[in-house]
Amino acid sequence: MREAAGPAAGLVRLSFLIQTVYTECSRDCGLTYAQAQLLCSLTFGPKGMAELCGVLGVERSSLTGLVDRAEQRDLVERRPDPADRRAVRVALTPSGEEAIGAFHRGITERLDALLADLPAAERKSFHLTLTKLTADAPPVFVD
Amino acid sequence: MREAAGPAAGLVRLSFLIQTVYTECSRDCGLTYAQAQLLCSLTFGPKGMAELCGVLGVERSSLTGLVDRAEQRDLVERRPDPADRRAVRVALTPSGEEAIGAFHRGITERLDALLADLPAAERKSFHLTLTKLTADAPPVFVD
DNA sequence: TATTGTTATACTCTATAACTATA
DNA sequence: TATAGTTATAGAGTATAACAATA
Repeated sequence: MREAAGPAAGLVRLSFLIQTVYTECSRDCGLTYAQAQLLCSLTFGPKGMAELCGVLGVERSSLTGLVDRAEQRDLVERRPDPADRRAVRVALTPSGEEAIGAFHRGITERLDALLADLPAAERKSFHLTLTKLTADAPPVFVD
Repeated sequence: MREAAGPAAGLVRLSFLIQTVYTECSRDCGLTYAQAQLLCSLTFGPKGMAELCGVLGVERSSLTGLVDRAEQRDLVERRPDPADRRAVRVALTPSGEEAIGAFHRGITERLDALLADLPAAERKSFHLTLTKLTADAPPVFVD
């Protein structure tokens, strides 16, 4: 227990801050947190269930339910995989693209605002470090 | 859609990275994510339910269940508030202190390791920016 | 045999609304 | 009346284990 928070505590607290913004932006767009993640992962094209499990870090059975509910809300659709009759391709519907577009714009705006108070040089070096640290992270969010 | 991720995307991806580490460390200590948050919030002493709601960002009814389950696992206990017969004080049990201590050590170690690859100067300035950005964040994690 | 995905089941977490008890 | 907390209910998210269909 020190006066100032250490680097690890800073990371955790920043993370909670981002999660809060993420959750709020999701709700503003009529999405749950998990749905926003799912839709983000599909921004660049359809993916198979197994691949999505890896990106999102959930079990297959969990993903089945997640995709079920997103499909009921017309956010995504399951398509057959022409190359493998066992597999399905999960794709954004037009509604889903619209929702995730609005979400992406909203959260980008709010997070940019969070950084706006920093001096330009500090913001730049912070961004540089962020890029290094997240080099290997799954592409759950890209712009 | 650019070649490199912008600052907002960097923040989101870092956040997912931290959340993953947080969740894994929780499980290693026999805690759920929400339980680890709850116990962290009690590190510096007992708190009332209403105060905890503010820190954790959940509704009272949600907190009732969260505390119920943590109490069943002997992680926390409800104590009467001598100053207000309506209120309860939620406090860590010895088990809870032990669990959150182990969690705290584990996650600090893993996050410090994440930063260990950075040059010392960069690590220091990154930490400085983190501190600025999280100045107003609720004290869900401190060291 | 291995992989893809689903089903069955159980538990955690969350919110809204209605409620009790005390201030 | 307002505040502290609980109960009832419903839905989302998650995991484990067992399963079906295809590779």
